[in-house]
Amino acid sequence: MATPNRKAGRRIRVLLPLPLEGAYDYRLPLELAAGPGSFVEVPLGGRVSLGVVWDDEENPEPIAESRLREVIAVKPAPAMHANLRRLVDWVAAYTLSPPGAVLRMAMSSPSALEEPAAASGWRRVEGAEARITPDRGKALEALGGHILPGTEIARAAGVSMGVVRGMASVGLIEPALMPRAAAFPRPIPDFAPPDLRDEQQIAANALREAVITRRFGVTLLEGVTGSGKTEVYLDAVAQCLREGRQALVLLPEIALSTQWLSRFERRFGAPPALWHSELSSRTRRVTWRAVAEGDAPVLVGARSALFLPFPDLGLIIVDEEHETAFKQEDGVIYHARDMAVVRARLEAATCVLVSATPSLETVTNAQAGRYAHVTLPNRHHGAALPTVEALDLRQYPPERGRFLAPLLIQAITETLARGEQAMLFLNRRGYAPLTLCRTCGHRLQCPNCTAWLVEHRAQRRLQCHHCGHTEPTPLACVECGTEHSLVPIGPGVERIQEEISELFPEARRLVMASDTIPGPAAAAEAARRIEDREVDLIIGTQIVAKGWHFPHLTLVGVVDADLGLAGGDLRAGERTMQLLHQVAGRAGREGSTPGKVLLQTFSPEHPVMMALVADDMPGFLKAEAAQRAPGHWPPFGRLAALIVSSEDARAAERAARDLGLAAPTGAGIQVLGPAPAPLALLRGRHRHRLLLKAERGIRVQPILADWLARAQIRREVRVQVDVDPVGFV
DNA sequence: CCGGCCTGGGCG
DNA sequence: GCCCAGGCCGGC
Repeated sequence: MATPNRKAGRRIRVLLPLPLEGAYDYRLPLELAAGPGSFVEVPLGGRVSLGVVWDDEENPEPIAESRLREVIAVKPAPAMHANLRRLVDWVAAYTLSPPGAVLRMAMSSPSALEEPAAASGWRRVEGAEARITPDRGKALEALGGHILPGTEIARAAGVSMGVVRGMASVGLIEPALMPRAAAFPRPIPDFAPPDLRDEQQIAANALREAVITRRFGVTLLEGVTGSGKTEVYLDAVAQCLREGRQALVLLPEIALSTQWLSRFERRFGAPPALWHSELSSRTRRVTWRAVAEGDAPVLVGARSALFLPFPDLGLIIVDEEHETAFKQEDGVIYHARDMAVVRARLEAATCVLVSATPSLETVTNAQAGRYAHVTLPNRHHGAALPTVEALDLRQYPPERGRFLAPLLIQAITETLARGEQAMLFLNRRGYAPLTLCRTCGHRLQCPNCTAWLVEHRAQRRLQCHHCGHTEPTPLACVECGTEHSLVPIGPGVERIQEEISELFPEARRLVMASDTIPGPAAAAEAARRIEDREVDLIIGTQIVAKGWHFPHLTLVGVVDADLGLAGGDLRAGERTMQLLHQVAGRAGREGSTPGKVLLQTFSPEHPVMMALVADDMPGFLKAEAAQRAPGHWPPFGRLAALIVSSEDARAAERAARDLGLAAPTGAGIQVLGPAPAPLALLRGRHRHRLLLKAERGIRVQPILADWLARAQIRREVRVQVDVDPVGFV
């Protein structure tokens, strides 16, 4: 029905935040001004969608002129920079995700695109002629020469809103827009810089130099636990602020980082902007906008912060770079550490990867000279690194039905007697990881997953830690009906807490697990209680391994150091090493008393235990590298996993088999599988895995794209592509 | 015979 | 992501 003369305007490409193959063509009417990066509203089917004007590349299959629809509006928001558009394209190509799915991560706050409403207030009209009652006089005095909201005037003058409204109607005051307050105060680079030790100063200078160049570069900042890495990289943040550029700090668990945040505020006199999934929609909107307008000089966030619209990003810090929390496991599957390096390159920014236990990937890059490498080999305040001992459970077993060996109990007794704190680490929530029937041998399993149900005794429930299924703990066996026959097998932190309460009834205990420390407030309170010595014994899961600083903690007991080594995961040893090293690093952080770490293990001769005891991480990584290199395992080759899943077991199996038959062949590549995934059933979906292994230098993306195109996959079957998988889940 | 739900394709 | 068309089952 459209008349031909209305069809004026040029053709543009718009990327929509939807899992579509590419950008769509639209016509930009003459009366609208938009260029690459502009946020626009466009019609899509019967709806209106928000999108971003993408770059003027040739559309491989241009759409007929007659099918073009018109851009409805251009949003009054800062355009998405070319750097961020290139990041979206890059991540999409690398992860084999639709670019629109990646764009969605960069548009996580669509409401931020509206023109921020300037708050309105009232201003005095000079020389207005109207009767000034006593109330009106008070109100005018309160207002003075300012612009204030009506409610504020009434409150300050102690009069009713009726008085204010009356003044407006007689022309004593007039509406005015208030200047928009800066959402985030500027951190001050020289607010309270700490005295850096010599080795810290040398490291800080290296990072400063890197920031000043305003060129892309990656530095590995490696320092033992308690060496003051944070102070060093905050110095780089300060330099970035002096340069007038923005800084981004990625933390693996932002909800547990209250100690970090207060440290930042003490150092810079202002808090950083925050970005994580639990932000309210309002805070999200304000933060997104402030980042886009350059009003958030420093932002601290979870991995999703990588896709925020920084106009001039000068520095990206990835703290605890070895953490697997940086790997996004659903939707667009990406590793935030690796994408941080990519973004830094696109922004001509410095990237700093920070860890006491860097990943073999990063160490290899540093050794090859691709990354600069600065180290902090010593602890603060002359504190010594803790001594680590393996406690051989075959030789010194716990009492029957107990989990703590007498030597560990003795060490706790001595620590408490000295008035110091002790920590027990067990990376397992709940009371017992397995419940079985003594009579018939039945094991209580999750109906949706290949996993045992974990008893949570405090709630009297069984829980699946993979899908969230929970049910009341049954009194009788669900299989044979025998009562009082179900027995807990193995310990979780709750059970260790119970054992501790029997052994040390006087000791004040605190259990730290994701279910007892649900958020930042709880984390802050737990940290305060420990720092203020309201707690003698901490029993915790991996959340105690994070960067806490507990000055009075001198003993760490690892209840089951072998946990995590089982299974065929390529990185099981490396990850266990990193986790246990981090936990061990909580001990003896204050100069006066050296820390002690006891590892309960059945295999003290395992390379992980040997390396921890000898404090020989370089040796361990060297041995790992020697094992992985010949078979071209990462980082000496590439992996990509295909996870085939379906609610229908046979459909999943058939699709996996078909993919196996269509597997690519060629020099330097190898396909392993299909095989049932380690979690063969997860959230009700049956899963199979295939693994593509390629020698270094072979690009896996074209191989994967070709492979998937050749295999016919029905929609009920989902195939997830995971380039550079980190866990064999 | 109609209407429900499910599935898969298209949306520019 | 969501809408809609088209196919198969249930209801009186």
